[in-house]
Amino acid sequence: MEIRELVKSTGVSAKTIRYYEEIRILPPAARKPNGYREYSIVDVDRLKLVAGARRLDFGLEEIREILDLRDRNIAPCGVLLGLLEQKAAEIKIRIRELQALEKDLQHLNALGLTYPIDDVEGKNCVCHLVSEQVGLGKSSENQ
Amino acid sequence: MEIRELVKSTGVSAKTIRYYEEIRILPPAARKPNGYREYSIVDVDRLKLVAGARRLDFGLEEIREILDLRDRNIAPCGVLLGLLEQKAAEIKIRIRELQALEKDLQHLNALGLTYPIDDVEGKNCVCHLVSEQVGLGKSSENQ
DNA sequence: TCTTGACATTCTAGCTACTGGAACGTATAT
DNA sequence: ATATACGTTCCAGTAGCTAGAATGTCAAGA
Repeated sequence: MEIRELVKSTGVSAKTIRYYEEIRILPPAARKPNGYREYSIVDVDRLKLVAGARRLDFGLEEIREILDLRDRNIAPCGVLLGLLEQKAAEIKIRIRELQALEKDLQHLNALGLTYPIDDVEGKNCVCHLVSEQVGLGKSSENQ
Repeated sequence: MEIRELVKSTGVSAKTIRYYEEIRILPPAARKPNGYREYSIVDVDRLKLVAGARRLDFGLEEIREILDLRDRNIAPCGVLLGLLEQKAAEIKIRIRELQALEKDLQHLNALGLTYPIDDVEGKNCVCHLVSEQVGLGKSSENQ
C-alpha cells in the first residue's frame, strides 16, 4: 500500500510518518519503482502501536524502547505496564498542578475585579497582583 | 545593579533574562563601562510582571501584549483580567483531558494485568490494548 | 605579582514532536 | 495539453528556554 492508505488506517499524517522514519521510529520504507514508499500490514501494526502510545502521552523515546524490545522478540508488555503506571502517576501530579493554577487564576480574577482597571503606574490593579503574586498560597509553587 | 541582583530579586535565571532581552520582552539593558548589564528598579518591576504571568502559564506573546499596553501608558489591567478568565477556561479543559487520559491509563493497566506479559506476537497482551485502544470510551478523544 | 574563583559576556546548538512551505516528480482523467 | 491530486526532498519554524564552549572582568589571598 502507498502512504495515503497507511494514513487512513492509522490516523497518522503523512508528514508525521516520514518524520518517524527519519528519526528511526519506523524502519526505512520499501520503495516502488517510481520512488513512492510502500507499506504492508506489519507497518500498520507498528504504527498503530506508536499512535496508541502517543495518544496515551508517551514520549517517542519511551516508545522507541518498547519497539526495540519488540524488535528483539522480547515481549514489551511487562515494561509497558510499568510505564502505564508511571505515566498515570505523572498525570496525577500534573492535574494537581493545574488545579492549583486554576485556583490562583480564579483568585486573582475575583480580587482583580474589585480593583480599578485604569491604574497604570499605581499598585491598585490586577497587574500588581500578578507581579507580586499577592494573596496566593503554596499553590503557586508549580514550575 | 548587575544581573545577579536582578536574578535574586525576581527568581529568573540570568540565562532567561538575556533571552528575554534578545526576544525584546525586556529592553536592551544599559551597560557599565566593563560591558556588564546594568539594571534599575524599573527593570525589576517589569521582570516581576513577566515572571508572575509566566507562573500563571501565560505565553510570552500574551505577556508581550500586556507589556506593550503598559509601555504606551495604557493600563493593561482590563485586558489582563480577560486573559485570566480565558486562561482559567483553557486550564479547565486541559484538566478534563488529563483526567480522561488518567482514566484510560488506569483502565489499560487494570486490564493489562489480567493478560500474559510474554505474548510477543499474539493479541493477548497490553501492547494489543494500546495499539487498538481496546475498551476505551470517548475519553481517548484527546489529542 | 600571580593566581584562583566567581562572576560576566557572546555564540552556537539542542530540547519535543511535529508542521508548513517551496520546488519538484508522477499518475490519472479530461 | 492540462488540471488535479498524489508523491518526493529539503529547509525552516514552533515555545521557552537550557547547556556548553570560549573568552573577559573583578576582587581577594599567598
